[in-house]
Amino acid sequence: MSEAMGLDPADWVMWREMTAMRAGVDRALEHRLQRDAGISAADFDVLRSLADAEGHRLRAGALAEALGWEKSRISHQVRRMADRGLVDRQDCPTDLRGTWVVLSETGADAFATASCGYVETLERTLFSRLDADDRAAMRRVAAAVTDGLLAPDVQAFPTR
Amino acid sequence: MSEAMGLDPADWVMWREMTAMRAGVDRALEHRLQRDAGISAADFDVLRSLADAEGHRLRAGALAEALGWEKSRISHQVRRMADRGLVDRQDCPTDLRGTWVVLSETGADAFATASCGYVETLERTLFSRLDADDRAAMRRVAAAVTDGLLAPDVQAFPTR
DNA sequence: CACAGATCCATGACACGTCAACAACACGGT
DNA sequence: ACCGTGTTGTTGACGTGTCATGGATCTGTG
Repeated sequence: MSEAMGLDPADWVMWREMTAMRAGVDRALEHRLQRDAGISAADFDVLRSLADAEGHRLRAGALAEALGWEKSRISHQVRRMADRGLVDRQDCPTDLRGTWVVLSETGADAFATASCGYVETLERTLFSRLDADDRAAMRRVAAAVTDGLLAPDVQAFPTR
Repeated sequence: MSEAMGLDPADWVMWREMTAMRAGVDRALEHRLQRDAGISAADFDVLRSLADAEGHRLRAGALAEALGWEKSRISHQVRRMADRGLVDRQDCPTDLRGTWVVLSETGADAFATASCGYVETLERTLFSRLDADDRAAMRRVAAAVTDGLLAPDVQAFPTR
């Protein structure tokens, strides 16, 4: 596989290293959040979005867009978080289809508790390992790739 | 959140961009594999490991180590793949606890079908966006971070 | 006003990953 | 041979993500 299919072996190694990096950092964050505040990374992302939002509340659709998630994922996630008291759900008065997702006091506490360890873990596993040049390069790479993702999956051939 | 907790805003942006990059590339790969060969990224990783292995077979533990997965994950994954005929399971004669995971003909076919689109998607979404400097920087970053991951979660303070 | 299509979200079924517990086996020393 | 310990892999429970589907509501057009 490495040398087959016209892919530069060095690129292949790079891809595996990228995968390992992301897996490691994600795992560290997950464990830390779980231990500090008993929440998952997905929980934390939702709490952060709500904490950043005006009035600590977002429409479900806006939340989905902010996180780049599917709407059904938001729905499941918010239901589970509401069951645990991390968020509240309120019907939207102006659009009866809509739902407001509101940060609860419990959720705000959990977020405050978790944030510190989250940043610390990120600092320890990621940033502390990178100098200014590394960071600049990393941002260049990430920006270039995400830009390209807007052009969707053309030229794909269905084999079955 | 962005400016709070002593994290450089630029670092924060970098982290979000990294997350978006990985999510986008992963998503593109998943969809492509599903469409081309009806398999998931996890399936593909297993098939690739087996295809690379001597005799197209690996012990479950070796597979777990090669992929950096938990043993139970391997067990579940292999069971599902065996149900679909992508791999075969054989008892190990020399160590009766052990299990050989063997690439089946169906699995080899699926891997061959999938590989091309996989590499092509990776090329399109990732490598085509990066010049030689970017790739070198990316490898430097990934290596530095994964190195740091070996030192486990010290200095963590339980907040609850 | 009536209706067709779009939008917003919820739900159920299914695949997946993690954790804790467990069973079977290997291997060392005595 | 025996016993304790570590290894190998499986299983079940649980939380999670995706997909397909459906119900409710809004909006624009005739």
